[in-house]
Amino acid sequence: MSTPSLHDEIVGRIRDMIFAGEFIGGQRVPEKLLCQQLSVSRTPLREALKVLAAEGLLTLLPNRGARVARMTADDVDEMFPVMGVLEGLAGEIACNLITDDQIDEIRALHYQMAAHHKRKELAPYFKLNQQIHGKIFAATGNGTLGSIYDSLTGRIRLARYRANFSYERWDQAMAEHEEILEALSDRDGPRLASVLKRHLENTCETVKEVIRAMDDENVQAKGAAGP
Amino acid sequence: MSTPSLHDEIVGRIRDMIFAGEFIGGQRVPEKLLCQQLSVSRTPLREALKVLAAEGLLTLLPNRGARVARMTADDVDEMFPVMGVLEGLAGEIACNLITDDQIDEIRALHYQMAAHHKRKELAPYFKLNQQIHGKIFAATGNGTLGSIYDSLTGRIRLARYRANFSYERWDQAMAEHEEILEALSDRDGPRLASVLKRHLENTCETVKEVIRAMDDENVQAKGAAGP
DNA sequence: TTTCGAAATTATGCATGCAATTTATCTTAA
DNA sequence: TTAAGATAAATTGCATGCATAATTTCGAAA
Repeated sequence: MSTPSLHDEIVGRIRDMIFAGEFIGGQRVPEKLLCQQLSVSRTPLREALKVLAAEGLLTLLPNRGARVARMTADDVDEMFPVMGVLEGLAGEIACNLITDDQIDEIRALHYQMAAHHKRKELAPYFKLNQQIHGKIFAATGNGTLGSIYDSLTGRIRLARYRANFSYERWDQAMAEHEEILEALSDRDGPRLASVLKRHLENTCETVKEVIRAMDDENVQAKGAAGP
Repeated sequence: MSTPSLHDEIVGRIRDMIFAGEFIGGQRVPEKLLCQQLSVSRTPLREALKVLAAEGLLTLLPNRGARVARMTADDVDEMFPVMGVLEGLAGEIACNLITDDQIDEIRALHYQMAAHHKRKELAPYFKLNQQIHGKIFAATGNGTLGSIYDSLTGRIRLARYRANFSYERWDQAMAEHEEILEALSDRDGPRLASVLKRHLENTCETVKEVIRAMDDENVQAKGAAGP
């Protein structure tokens, strides 16, 4: 059963490329180039682009190609309260349902992450961070909740990898993660929801700083080109 | 400015067809038929199908065509808490931001809806119901919140139009809407969140009943064909 | 040298065609 | 008559081609 269906695979590969920061900066992504890189024809590629646009990762301008979606600080401000209630919900459900084994798994990831934090290794830190949040959502057993959260996280991630990034915020985030693990171990739903929200606020502020930094760069690069 | 881009239009039209209950029952939807009905070629149509599948309205089986997504009672159970926190959030934000004019608009829709309820006119009732909830989300000024909610509502709506539907639940829903309007007029965020949640619970129960009824029908129709 | 405009190039949107898989039909045997 | 297999029809997936819109390049004038 199942031929893996080419366009689905393409969706995944392009998504990974976007997350890896391949074509950031809102620049145009020519179909032909992608076709060559992925060794596929334009038809399945274009289908994949449509899907990624529906996911909010790409912006499709009619007759003018695809660009990586441009996140603004306002977008983040919109996403923040939504992610807040989703994380709060996930935290509460997870505290009710999570097994000891699952907590142990998260604890293991947490200590790995702490090690990377200590060594200031940003990329693996982010990866583990994301895995931990993913495990919390997985523990809810609610796939709908998880996939909505993933979609929002994906859009946020567009900005995240561009560092320019204050170390004190990072330390704060790490401290919050300690508290997340505690609340989870104690299965203290309200406390988990509260610290997740605080943590998210920190994350969003960081992302907004990154966005502003990127915008400043762009303005500098382009000059003040009037209409 | 802008050619409206054919595939986008197709997405909209197919979405409307799905909501209108055109090809329900999980039956296969041949591309050729849709091409003829919409007078378009297969390429933009297939792009539209991919998008609708990403939205969760269609299920695409490789080499086996598209079907309207099949909602299960479990799916609704997953969606319920998510929609709950989203509505709660929307209610709180709306109470802080909504203008008197916006409340008046909702009040007008509400009375129209009440009239249709009295006359037991289901379809226009649903339409106004949906508009009211939409206005509440619009009042938040948070487009992200609104579109996530819309997407979930759209999936729920797949089941909704199949009536088989208890009148007492309907009366209850109408009573809840009275309270929604009151809480909104008083700008009482917590109360609004609470009644919205109760209302949603009612809605979801109704939907689940409909789903079960549909499943029973299908079982009857197909017979108990064991493997 | 700079700026405006037109031709040439390139990219996108859509239609069509072909191979592969699936579904329906027909044949044949129990 | 039913069941299983083989063949035919239809449908899906992908590649390619053509028309249209956008971008770049080139040239001319200020």
